[in-house]
Amino acid sequence: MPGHHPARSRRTTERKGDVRERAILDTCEALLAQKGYDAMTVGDIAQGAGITRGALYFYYGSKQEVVTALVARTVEHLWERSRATAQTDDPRQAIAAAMQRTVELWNEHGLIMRTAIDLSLTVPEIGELWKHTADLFVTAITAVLERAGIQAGTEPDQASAMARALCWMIERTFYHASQESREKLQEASETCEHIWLTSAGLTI
Amino acid sequence: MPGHHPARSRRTTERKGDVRERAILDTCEALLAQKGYDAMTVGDIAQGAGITRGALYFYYGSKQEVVTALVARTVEHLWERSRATAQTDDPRQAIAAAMQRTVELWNEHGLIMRTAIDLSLTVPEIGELWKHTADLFVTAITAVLERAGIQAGTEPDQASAMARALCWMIERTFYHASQESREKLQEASETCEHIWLTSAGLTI
DNA sequence: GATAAAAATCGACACTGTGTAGACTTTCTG
DNA sequence: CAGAAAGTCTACACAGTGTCGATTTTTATC
Repeated sequence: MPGHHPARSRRTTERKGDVRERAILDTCEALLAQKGYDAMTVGDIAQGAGITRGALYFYYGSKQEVVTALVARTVEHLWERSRATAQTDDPRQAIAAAMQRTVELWNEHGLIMRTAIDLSLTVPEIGELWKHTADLFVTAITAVLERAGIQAGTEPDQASAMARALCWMIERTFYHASQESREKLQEASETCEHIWLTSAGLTI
Repeated sequence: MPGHHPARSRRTTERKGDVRERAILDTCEALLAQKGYDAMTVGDIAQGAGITRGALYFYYGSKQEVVTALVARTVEHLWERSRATAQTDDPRQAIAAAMQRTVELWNEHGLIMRTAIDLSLTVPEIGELWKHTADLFVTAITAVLERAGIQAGTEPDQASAMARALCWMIERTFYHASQESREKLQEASETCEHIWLTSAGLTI
Protein backbone atom coordinates (compact mmCIF):
# COMPACT_ATOMS: atom_id res chain seq x y z
CA MET A 1 0.00 0.00 0.00
CA PRO A 2 2.11 2.99 -1.16
CA GLY A 3 1.39 6.68 -0.73
CA HIS A 4 0.74 6.87 2.99
CA HIS A 5 1.64 10.52 3.48
CA PRO A 6 -0.93 12.60 1.62
CA ALA A 7 1.13 15.67 2.35
CA ARG A 8 4.86 15.64 1.62
CA SER A 9 5.22 13.25 -1.26
CA ARG A 10 6.43 15.50 -4.01
CA ARG A 11 6.91 12.79 -6.59
CA THR A 12 7.14 9.61 -4.46
CA THR A 13 10.47 8.49 -5.74
CA GLU A 14 9.44 4.96 -6.76
CA ARG A 15 12.01 2.65 -5.32
CA LYS A 16 13.82 0.15 -7.46
CA GLY A 17 12.06 -2.52 -5.47
CA ASP A 18 8.65 -1.31 -6.61
CA VAL A 19 9.64 -1.91 -10.20
CA ARG A 20 10.95 -5.36 -9.34
CA GLU A 21 7.83 -6.21 -7.44
CA ARG A 22 5.76 -5.39 -10.46
CA ALA A 23 8.13 -7.32 -12.73
CA ILE A 24 7.74 -10.34 -10.48
CA LEU A 25 3.96 -10.22 -10.57
CA ASP A 26 3.93 -9.65 -14.32
CA THR A 27 6.25 -12.59 -14.87
CA CYS A 28 4.15 -14.70 -12.58
CA GLU A 29 1.04 -13.87 -14.57
CA ALA A 30 2.76 -14.75 -17.83
CA LEU A 31 4.05 -18.05 -16.48
CA LEU A 32 0.68 -18.90 -15.04
CA ALA A 33 -0.71 -18.58 -18.54
CA GLN A 34 2.15 -20.54 -20.08
CA LYS A 35 2.61 -23.50 -17.78
CA GLY A 36 0.10 -23.22 -14.97
CA TYR A 37 0.53 -22.98 -11.23
CA ASP A 38 1.99 -26.37 -10.44
CA ALA A 39 4.60 -26.42 -13.18
CA MET A 40 5.68 -22.88 -12.45
CA THR A 41 8.65 -22.80 -10.10
CA VAL A 42 10.01 -20.00 -7.93
CA GLY A 43 13.19 -20.19 -10.00
CA ASP A 44 11.19 -19.60 -13.16
CA ILE A 45 9.58 -16.49 -11.74
CA ALA A 46 12.89 -15.11 -10.50
CA GLN A 47 14.56 -15.76 -13.83
CA GLY A 48 11.73 -14.10 -15.70
CA ALA A 49 12.00 -11.08 -13.46
CA GLY A 50 15.77 -10.92 -14.03
CA ILE A 51 16.89 -11.84 -10.53
CA THR A 52 17.89 -14.97 -8.63
CA ARG A 53 15.72 -17.02 -6.35
CA GLY A 54 17.49 -15.59 -3.34
CA ALA A 55 16.58 -12.07 -4.37
CA LEU A 56 12.98 -12.99 -4.97
CA TYR A 57 12.64 -14.21 -1.42
CA PHE A 58 13.49 -10.67 -0.35
CA TYR A 59 10.17 -9.58 -1.82
CA TYR A 60 7.90 -12.54 -1.22
CA GLY A 61 8.20 -15.35 1.26
CA SER A 62 6.99 -18.06 -1.07
CA LYS A 63 5.42 -18.91 -4.37
CA GLN A 64 2.02 -18.76 -2.73
CA GLU A 65 2.70 -15.24 -1.50
CA VAL A 66 3.59 -14.14 -5.00
CA VAL A 67 0.40 -15.52 -6.44
CA THR A 68 -1.63 -14.12 -3.57
CA ALA A 69 -0.24 -10.67 -4.29
CA LEU A 70 -1.05 -11.13 -7.96
CA VAL A 71 -4.62 -12.14 -7.16
CA ALA A 72 -4.95 -9.22 -4.74
CA ARG A 73 -3.81 -6.81 -7.41
CA THR A 74 -6.38 -8.08 -9.88
CA VAL A 75 -9.19 -8.46 -7.41
CA GLU A 76 -8.84 -4.87 -6.25
CA HIS A 77 -9.41 -3.95 -9.84
CA LEU A 78 -12.68 -5.87 -9.76
CA TRP A 79 -13.81 -4.17 -6.59
CA GLU A 80 -13.13 -0.77 -8.06
CA ARG A 81 -15.13 -1.53 -11.15
CA SER A 82 -17.86 -3.00 -9.00
CA ARG A 83 -18.15 0.21 -7.03
CA ALA A 84 -18.18 2.33 -10.17
CA THR A 85 -21.22 0.63 -11.66
CA ALA A 86 -24.20 2.80 -12.51
CA GLN A 87 -27.38 1.91 -10.64
CA THR A 88 -30.62 1.33 -12.53
CA ASP A 89 -34.10 0.95 -11.20
CA ASP A 90 -35.26 -1.36 -13.96
CA PRO A 91 -34.25 -4.90 -12.99
CA ARG A 92 -34.03 -6.01 -16.62
CA GLN A 93 -31.55 -3.29 -17.38
CA ALA A 94 -29.64 -3.97 -14.19
CA ILE A 95 -29.30 -7.63 -15.08
CA ALA A 96 -28.20 -6.92 -18.61
CA ALA A 97 -25.64 -4.41 -17.39
CA ALA A 98 -24.30 -6.75 -14.75
CA MET A 99 -23.84 -9.58 -17.22
CA GLN A 100 -22.14 -7.29 -19.69
CA ARG A 101 -19.74 -6.13 -17.03
CA THR A 102 -19.09 -9.73 -15.98
CA VAL A 103 -18.19 -10.70 -19.52
CA GLU A 104 -15.69 -7.87 -19.65
CA LEU A 105 -14.15 -8.83 -16.34
CA TRP A 106 -13.69 -12.43 -17.42
CA ASN A 107 -12.34 -11.43 -20.78
CA GLU A 108 -9.72 -9.25 -19.19
CA HIS A 109 -8.91 -11.18 -16.06
CA GLY A 110 -10.12 -14.71 -16.73
CA LEU A 111 -6.77 -16.31 -16.07
CA ILE A 112 -6.33 -14.73 -12.66
CA MET A 113 -9.94 -15.31 -11.70
CA ARG A 114 -9.62 -18.98 -12.57
CA THR A 115 -6.38 -19.15 -10.62
CA ALA A 116 -8.02 -17.52 -7.63
CA ILE A 117 -10.84 -20.04 -7.71
CA ASP A 118 -8.46 -22.96 -8.10
CA LEU A 119 -6.27 -21.88 -5.21
CA SER A 120 -9.07 -20.82 -2.89
CA LEU A 121 -8.87 -24.16 -1.14
CA THR A 122 -5.11 -24.41 -0.91
CA VAL A 123 -4.21 -20.84 -0.05
CA PRO A 124 -6.43 -19.41 2.69
CA GLU A 125 -5.54 -15.79 1.86
CA ILE A 126 -6.71 -16.26 -1.71
CA GLY A 127 -9.78 -18.01 -0.42
CA GLU A 128 -10.62 -14.93 1.60
CA LEU A 129 -10.07 -12.58 -1.31
CA TRP A 130 -12.32 -14.61 -3.56
CA LYS A 131 -14.95 -15.09 -0.92
CA HIS A 132 -15.12 -11.36 -0.47
CA THR A 133 -15.41 -10.86 -4.21
CA ALA A 134 -18.18 -13.41 -4.45
CA ASP A 135 -20.02 -11.71 -1.60
CA LEU A 136 -20.05 -8.47 -3.55
CA PHE A 137 -21.71 -10.26 -6.42
CA VAL A 138 -24.20 -12.02 -4.20
CA THR A 139 -25.18 -8.73 -2.60
CA ALA A 140 -25.68 -7.13 -5.98
CA ILE A 141 -27.74 -10.02 -7.31
CA THR A 142 -29.83 -10.07 -4.15
CA ALA A 143 -30.64 -6.39 -4.56
CA VAL A 144 -31.77 -6.90 -8.14
CA LEU A 145 -33.93 -9.88 -7.23
CA GLU A 146 -35.62 -7.95 -4.46
CA ARG A 147 -36.29 -5.01 -6.73
CA ALA A 148 -37.85 -7.47 -9.16
CA GLY A 149 -40.29 -8.54 -6.51
CA ILE A 150 -38.65 -11.61 -5.03
CA GLN A 151 -39.24 -11.79 -1.33
CA ALA A 152 -36.25 -10.83 0.81
CA GLY A 153 -34.88 -13.45 3.15
CA THR A 154 -32.67 -16.50 3.38
CA GLU A 155 -35.21 -19.27 2.87
CA PRO A 156 -34.51 -21.47 -0.15
CA ASP A 157 -36.95 -19.61 -2.39
CA GLN A 158 -36.08 -16.13 -1.19
CA ALA A 159 -33.73 -13.58 -2.64
CA SER A 160 -30.59 -14.18 -0.65
CA ALA A 161 -30.35 -17.92 -1.16
CA MET A 162 -31.29 -17.66 -4.81
CA ALA A 163 -28.66 -14.98 -5.37
CA ARG A 164 -25.98 -17.22 -3.94
CA ALA A 165 -26.94 -20.10 -6.23
CA LEU A 166 -27.08 -17.79 -9.24
CA CYS A 167 -23.67 -16.41 -8.32
CA TRP A 168 -22.18 -19.90 -8.28
CA MET A 169 -23.87 -20.66 -11.57
CA ILE A 170 -22.30 -17.60 -13.14
CA GLU A 171 -18.90 -18.27 -11.60
CA ARG A 172 -18.72 -21.83 -12.77
CA THR A 173 -20.20 -21.23 -16.20
CA PHE A 174 -17.82 -18.38 -16.89
CA TYR A 175 -14.92 -20.33 -15.43
CA HIS A 176 -15.38 -23.00 -18.05
CA ALA A 177 -16.36 -20.74 -20.92
CA SER A 178 -13.40 -18.43 -20.37
CA GLN A 179 -11.08 -21.35 -21.01
CA GLU A 180 -12.57 -21.80 -24.43
CA SER A 181 -13.10 -18.54 -26.28
CA ARG A 182 -14.68 -15.12 -26.23
CA GLU A 183 -17.60 -16.44 -28.22
CA LYS A 184 -18.34 -19.14 -25.67
CA LEU A 185 -18.13 -16.51 -22.96
CA GLN A 186 -20.73 -14.41 -24.73
CA GLU A 187 -23.03 -17.39 -25.18
CA ALA A 188 -22.57 -18.41 -21.56
CA SER A 189 -23.47 -14.90 -20.53
CA GLU A 190 -26.72 -15.00 -22.46
CA THR A 191 -27.69 -18.32 -20.95
CA CYS A 192 -26.98 -17.10 -17.44
CA GLU A 193 -28.88 -13.90 -18.10
CA HIS A 194 -31.87 -15.88 -19.29
CA ILE A 195 -31.92 -18.05 -16.20
CA TRP A 196 -31.45 -15.07 -13.95
CA LEU A 197 -34.37 -13.31 -15.62
CA THR A 198 -36.75 -16.24 -15.30
CA SER A 199 -35.69 -16.81 -11.70
CA ALA A 200 -36.53 -13.19 -11.03
CA GLY A 201 -39.96 -13.76 -12.46
CA LEU A 202 -39.22 -11.56 -15.45
CA THR A 203 -40.34 -13.98 -18.09
CA ILE A 204 -40.35 -12.60 -21.58
CA MET B 1 -10.82 -54.21 -13.59
CA PRO B 2 -11.04 -57.68 -12.01
CA GLY B 3 -13.16 -60.62 -13.08
CA HIS B 4 -12.21 -60.88 -16.72
CA HIS B 5 -12.92 -64.55 -17.20
CA PRO B 6 -16.67 -65.06 -16.82
CA ALA B 7 -16.11 -68.77 -17.03
CA ARG B 8 -13.42 -70.41 -14.91
CA SER B 9 -13.19 -68.18 -11.89
CA ARG B 10 -14.48 -70.51 -9.23
CA ARG B 11 -13.64 -68.27 -6.32
CA THR B 12 -11.12 -65.81 -7.85
CA THR B 13 -8.50 -66.26 -5.20
CA GLU B 14 -8.12 -62.53 -4.45
CA ARG B 15 -4.45 -61.76 -4.55
CA LYS B 16 -2.75 -60.17 -1.59
CA GLY B 17 -2.16 -57.20 -3.84
CA ASP B 18 -5.88 -56.60 -4.26
CA VAL B 19 -6.21 -56.16 -0.54
CA ARG B 20 -3.27 -53.80 -0.46
CA GLU B 21 -4.64 -51.80 -3.31
CA ARG B 22 -7.86 -51.28 -1.43
CA ALA B 23 -5.95 -50.43 1.74
CA ILE B 24 -4.01 -47.80 -0.17
CA LEU B 25 -7.12 -46.17 -1.55
CA ASP B 26 -8.87 -46.29 1.81
CA THR B 27 -5.89 -44.70 3.51
CA CYS B 28 -5.71 -42.10 0.80
CA GLU B 29 -9.34 -41.22 1.33
CA ALA B 30 -8.84 -40.90 5.07
CA LEU B 31 -5.78 -38.71 4.67
CA LEU B 32 -7.55 -36.56 2.12
CA ALA B 33 -10.17 -35.85 4.75
CA GLN B 34 -7.59 -35.28 7.47
CA LYS B 35 -4.98 -33.10 5.84
CA GLY B 36 -6.00 -32.45 2.26
CA TYR B 37 -4.30 -33.26 -1.00
CA ASP B 38 -1.26 -31.00 -0.83
CA ALA B 39 -0.23 -31.86 2.69
CA MET B 40 -0.70 -35.57 2.11
CA THR B 41 2.57 -37.21 1.10
CA VAL B 42 3.23 -40.52 -0.62
CA GLY B 43 5.05 -41.59 2.51
CA ASP B 44 1.95 -40.91 4.57
CA ILE B 45 -0.20 -43.04 2.33
CA ALA B 46 2.30 -45.90 2.33
CA GLN B 47 2.63 -45.77 6.11
CA GLY B 48 -1.13 -45.76 6.55
CA ALA B 49 -1.39 -48.80 4.30
CA GLY B 50 1.33 -50.58 6.27
CA ILE B 51 4.02 -50.63 3.59
CA THR B 52 6.98 -48.51 2.53
CA ARG B 53 7.07 -45.92 -0.23
CA GLY B 54 8.98 -48.28 -2.41
CA ALA B 55 6.26 -50.89 -2.18
CA LEU B 56 3.55 -48.37 -2.90
CA TYR B 57 5.21 -47.49 -6.18
CA PHE B 58 4.69 -51.10 -7.17
CA TYR B 59 0.97 -50.42 -7.24
CA TYR B 60 0.73 -46.83 -8.36
CA GLY B 61 3.23 -44.70 -10.22
CA SER B 62 2.57 -41.52 -8.31
CA LYS B 63 0.43 -39.74 -5.78
CA GLN B 64 -1.72 -38.49 -8.65
CA GLU B 65 -2.32 -42.03 -9.86
CA VAL B 66 -3.46 -43.07 -6.41
CA VAL B 67 -5.94 -40.25 -6.20
CA THR B 68 -7.08 -40.86 -9.75
CA ALA B 69 -7.83 -44.47 -8.88
CA LEU B 70 -9.71 -43.33 -5.82
CA VAL B 71 -11.79 -40.89 -7.84
CA ALA B 72 -12.43 -43.55 -10.46
CA ARG B 73 -13.66 -45.96 -7.82
CA THR B 74 -16.11 -43.41 -6.44
CA VAL B 75 -17.21 -42.03 -9.75
CA GLU B 76 -18.12 -45.48 -11.03
CA HIS B 77 -20.42 -45.69 -8.07
CA LEU B 78 -22.11 -42.48 -9.21
CA TRP B 79 -22.54 -43.79 -12.73
CA GLU B 80 -24.13 -46.96 -11.46
CA ARG B 81 -26.61 -45.07 -9.34
CA SER B 82 -27.25 -42.74 -12.21
CA ARG B 83 -28.20 -45.64 -14.44
CA ALA B 84 -30.42 -47.18 -11.80
CA THR B 85 -32.68 -44.17 -11.45
CA ALA B 86 -36.38 -44.59 -12.08
CA GLN B 87 -37.79 -42.54 -14.95
CA THR B 88 -40.82 -40.36 -14.43
CA ASP B 89 -42.92 -38.57 -16.97
CA ASP B 90 -43.87 -35.72 -14.70
CA PRO B 91 -41.06 -33.13 -14.83
CA ARG B 92 -41.78 -31.89 -11.31
CA GLN B 93 -41.35 -35.35 -9.92
CA ALA B 94 -38.27 -35.94 -12.01
CA ILE B 95 -36.66 -32.77 -10.70
CA ALA B 96 -37.50 -33.56 -7.10
CA ALA B 97 -36.14 -37.07 -7.49
CA ALA B 98 -32.96 -35.89 -9.14
CA MET B 99 -32.26 -33.35 -6.42
CA GLN B 100 -32.93 -35.90 -3.73
CA ARG B 101 -30.50 -38.28 -5.33
CA THR B 102 -27.92 -35.53 -5.66
CA VAL B 103 -28.14 -34.73 -1.98
CA GLU B 104 -27.51 -38.35 -1.17
CA LEU B 105 -24.53 -38.53 -3.49
CA TRP B 106 -22.94 -35.47 -1.97
CA ASN B 107 -23.64 -36.65 1.54
CA GLU B 108 -21.93 -39.93 0.87
CA HIS B 109 -19.15 -38.90 -1.46
CA GLY B 110 -18.75 -35.15 -0.98
CA LEU B 111 -15.10 -35.35 -0.11
CA ILE B 112 -14.13 -37.27 -3.20
CA MET B 113 -16.36 -35.21 -5.44
CA ARG B 114 -14.78 -32.02 -4.17
CA THR B 115 -11.36 -33.55 -4.65
CA ALA B 116 -12.23 -34.53 -8.20
CA ILE B 117 -13.36 -31.00 -8.98
CA ASP B 118 -10.28 -29.47 -7.41
CA LEU B 119 -7.90 -31.71 -9.30
CA SER B 120 -9.70 -31.61 -12.64
CA LEU B 121 -7.34 -28.92 -13.82
CA THR B 122 -4.12 -30.43 -12.54
CA VAL B 123 -4.71 -34.08 -13.33
CA PRO B 124 -6.05 -34.63 -16.85
CA GLU B 125 -7.33 -38.12 -16.09
CA ILE B 126 -9.44 -36.84 -13.23
CA GLY B 127 -10.60 -34.00 -15.45
CA GLU B 128 -11.88 -36.55 -17.93
CA LEU B 129 -13.66 -38.59 -15.29
CA TRP B 130 -15.40 -35.56 -13.89
CA LYS B 131 -16.26 -34.18 -17.29
CA HIS B 132 -17.93 -37.46 -18.15
CA THR B 133 -19.84 -37.39 -14.89
CA ALA B 134 -20.98 -33.83 -15.50
CA ASP B 135 -22.10 -34.79 -19.00
CA LEU B 136 -24.37 -37.44 -17.56
CA PHE B 137 -26.00 -34.83 -15.40
CA VAL B 138 -26.31 -32.35 -18.23
CA THR B 139 -27.97 -34.96 -20.41
CA ALA B 140 -30.43 -35.81 -17.67
CA ILE B 141 -31.27 -32.17 -16.98
CA THR B 142 -31.68 -31.48 -20.68
CA ALA B 143 -34.18 -34.32 -20.98
CA VAL B 144 -36.25 -33.00 -18.12
CA LEU B 145 -36.26 -29.46 -19.50
CA GLU B 146 -37.40 -30.68 -22.87
CA ARG B 147 -40.16 -32.73 -21.34
CA ALA B 148 -41.24 -29.60 -19.49
CA GLY B 149 -41.66 -27.82 -22.79
CA ILE B 150 -38.36 -25.99 -23.17
CA GLN B 151 -37.29 -25.94 -26.78
CA ALA B 152 -34.51 -28.37 -27.66
CA GLY B 153 -31.29 -26.91 -29.02
CA THR B 154 -28.04 -25.28 -28.03
CA GLU B 155 -28.99 -21.61 -28.28
CA PRO B 156 -28.60 -19.70 -25.02
CA ASP B 157 -32.29 -19.97 -24.11
CA GLN B 158 -32.72 -23.55 -25.23
CA ALA B 159 -32.59 -26.75 -23.23
CA SER B 160 -29.01 -27.85 -23.76
CA ALA B 161 -27.31 -24.60 -22.82
CA MET B 162 -29.62 -24.04 -19.89
CA ALA B 163 -28.98 -27.54 -18.62
CA ARG B 164 -25.26 -26.94 -18.64
CA ALA B 165 -25.59 -23.74 -16.64
CA LEU B 166 -27.95 -25.41 -14.18
CA CYS B 167 -25.51 -28.28 -13.83
CA TRP B 168 -22.71 -25.89 -12.92
CA MET B 169 -24.99 -24.12 -10.50
CA ILE B 170 -25.76 -27.37 -8.74
CA GLU B 171 -22.13 -28.50 -8.76
CA ARG B 172 -20.81 -25.31 -7.24
CA THR B 173 -23.62 -24.84 -4.77
CA PHE B 174 -23.29 -28.37 -3.50
CA TYR B 175 -19.51 -28.13 -3.49
CA HIS B 176 -19.68 -25.29 -1.00
CA ALA B 177 -22.63 -26.56 0.99
CA SER B 178 -21.11 -30.00 1.44
CA GLN B 179 -18.17 -28.42 3.22
CA GLU B 180 -20.49 -27.01 5.81
CA SER B 181 -23.15 -29.45 6.96
CA ARG B 182 -25.96 -31.75 5.94
CA GLU B 183 -28.46 -29.05 6.78
CA LYS B 184 -26.81 -26.59 4.40
CA LEU B 185 -26.79 -29.27 1.75
CA GLN B 186 -30.52 -29.76 2.14
CA GLU B 187 -31.17 -26.02 1.94
CA ALA B 188 -28.91 -25.70 -1.08
CA SER B 189 -30.84 -28.49 -2.73
CA GLU B 190 -34.13 -26.72 -2.21
CA THR B 191 -32.80 -23.49 -3.65
CA CYS B 192 -31.43 -25.25 -6.71
CA GLU B 193 -34.65 -27.13 -7.15
CA HIS B 194 -36.61 -23.88 -7.05
CA ILE B 195 -34.43 -22.25 -9.68
CA TRP B 196 -34.54 -25.33 -11.85
CA LEU B 197 -38.33 -25.37 -11.64
CA THR B 198 -38.74 -21.74 -12.59
CA SER B 199 -36.21 -22.08 -15.40
CA ALA B 200 -38.29 -24.96 -16.71
CA GLY B 201 -41.33 -22.73 -16.68
CA LEU B 202 -42.92 -24.72 -13.88
CA THR B 203 -43.76 -21.80 -11.64
CA ILE B 204 -45.74 -22.69 -8.60
C1' DG C 1 4.63 -80.44 0.05
C1' DA C 2 8.57 -79.17 -3.07
C1' DT C 3 9.62 -75.83 -6.40
C1' DA C 4 9.97 -72.37 -9.76
C1' DA C 5 7.74 -68.32 -11.51
C1' DA C 6 5.29 -64.27 -10.34
C1' DA C 7 4.14 -60.93 -7.06
C1' DA C 8 5.38 -58.00 -3.48
C1' DT C 9 8.63 -55.55 -0.50
C1' DC C 10 12.54 -53.05 0.96
C1' DG C 11 16.45 -49.65 1.52
C1' DA C 12 19.45 -46.78 -0.81
C1' DC C 13 20.20 -43.37 -4.26
C1' DA C 14 19.75 -39.43 -7.45
C1' DC C 15 17.11 -35.50 -8.45
C1' DT C 16 14.27 -31.37 -8.12
C1' DG C 17 12.40 -27.71 -5.74
C1' DT C 18 11.95 -25.12 -1.44
C1' DG C 19 13.32 -21.82 1.99
C1' DT C 20 17.24 -19.75 4.92
C1' DA C 21 21.72 -17.52 6.10
C1' DG C 22 25.43 -14.67 5.71
C1' DA C 23 28.37 -11.96 2.94
C1' DC C 24 28.49 -8.58 -0.44
C1' DT C 25 26.96 -4.46 -3.42
C1' DT C 26 24.10 -0.76 -4.63
C1' DT C 27 21.20 3.13 -3.53
C1' DC C 28 19.40 6.48 -0.66
C1' DT C 29 19.65 10.27 2.83
C1' DG C 30 21.23 13.62 5.88
C1' DC D 1 30.72 11.48 1.67
C1' DA D 2 29.61 8.29 5.36
C1' DG D 3 26.37 5.32 7.42
C1' DA D 4 22.01 3.04 6.90
C1' DA D 5 18.69 0.85 4.25
C1' DA D 6 17.56 -1.74 0.35
C1' DG D 7 18.69 -5.08 -2.77
C1' DT D 8 21.31 -9.11 -4.47
C1' DC D 9 23.98 -13.29 -4.63
C1' DT D 10 25.97 -17.95 -3.61
C1' DA D 11 25.90 -21.82 -0.77
C1' DC D 12 23.54 -24.88 2.20
C1' DA D 13 20.14 -27.80 4.59
C1' DC D 14 15.93 -30.02 3.95
C1' DA D 15 11.40 -32.20 2.09
C1' DG D 16 9.48 -35.06 -1.06
C1' DT D 17 9.60 -37.58 -5.35
C1' DG D 18 10.51 -41.43 -8.27
C1' DT D 19 13.84 -45.31 -9.67
C1' DC D 20 16.71 -49.51 -9.14
C1' DG D 21 18.47 -53.87 -7.93
C1' DA D 22 18.51 -57.12 -4.38
C1' DT D 23 15.64 -59.84 -1.52
C1' DT D 24 11.60 -62.07 0.42
C1' DT D 25 6.94 -63.79 0.19
C1' DT D 26 2.95 -65.77 -2.34
C1' DT D 27 0.93 -68.49 -5.56
C1' DA D 28 0.30 -72.02 -8.94
C1' DT D 29 1.71 -76.56 -10.46
C1' DC D 30 3.13 -81.07 -10.42
